[in-house]
Amino acid sequence: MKLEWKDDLDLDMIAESGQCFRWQKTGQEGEYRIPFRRELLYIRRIDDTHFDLSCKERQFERTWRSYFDLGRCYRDIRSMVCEEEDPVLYRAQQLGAGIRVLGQDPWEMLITFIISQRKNIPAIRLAVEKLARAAGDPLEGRNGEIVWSFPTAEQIAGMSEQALAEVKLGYREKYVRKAAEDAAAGRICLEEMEQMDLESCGKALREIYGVGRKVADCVALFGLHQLDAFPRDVWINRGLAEDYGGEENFPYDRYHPYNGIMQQYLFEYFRNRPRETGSFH
DNA sequence: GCCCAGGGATCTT
DNA sequence: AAGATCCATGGG
Repeated sequence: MKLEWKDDLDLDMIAESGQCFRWQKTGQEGEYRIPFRRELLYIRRIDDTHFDLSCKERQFERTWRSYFDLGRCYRDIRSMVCEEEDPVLYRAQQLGAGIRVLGQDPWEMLITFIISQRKNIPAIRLAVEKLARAAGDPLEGRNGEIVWSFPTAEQIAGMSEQALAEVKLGYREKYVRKAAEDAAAGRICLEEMEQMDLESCGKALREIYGVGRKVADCVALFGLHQLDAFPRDVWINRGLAEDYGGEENFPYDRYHPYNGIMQQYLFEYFRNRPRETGSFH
């Protein structure tokens, strides 16, 4: 189907934004292949105001409209930032215009961000892909290509010790194993967390073994669509220290309830700007 | 609150 | 080739 869309939606920026790790470029101009639950979408921009999607209208309405958070105007949210008041974020949102916070699967986000600790983005991609191949189901894409679905809690819990060890998750393996067992047994219920406010679901998430403040905020933001969650990773902490004199000085109240969207602009900005190498003083 | 191990891939030198 | 770092956390 053809989608007319005039608000922010830059596929390359989203793919690089560190919220999704399984988008793949297909080789066709600007096109991405996106696995979500048991579906696959091929999407590319046609022109300034149009996109081509491999799904039918009905499937778009049922699944992909919310996946891309198309019920919200990101230009309006960006316009909350005042150039004089907050020049750093103002610049960040200018450069990051096109980013959206996706509505991804909570379980996939939980496991992905448990895996993400002390890894860089290419390494996270590799580990998630290995896990999907080891325990997911094959989905048939275009031209008969196979993409592996993200494994369910039951599928991960059912993996042999050897099979899980081959994914080479290191010390995170025990976290992933326990989360899968607890979710399969109903001791972790992400569906319940979808009904909670940020404080409650943040607390519930941090009770999961291997989930601290950072991972909880990522799952809340990217998996439970809590747009006020503000994950602090090394890039954000470094940037807030340099430009705001510390993370405590960021004007969170000013951007409530969209601090998580602002975090995405800052993450992109801090991560892509040139770094001091320390090789000369 | 502070400190450090834990594993492997990637980035830097 | 080797060392540092990586979207952190749990436990001491």
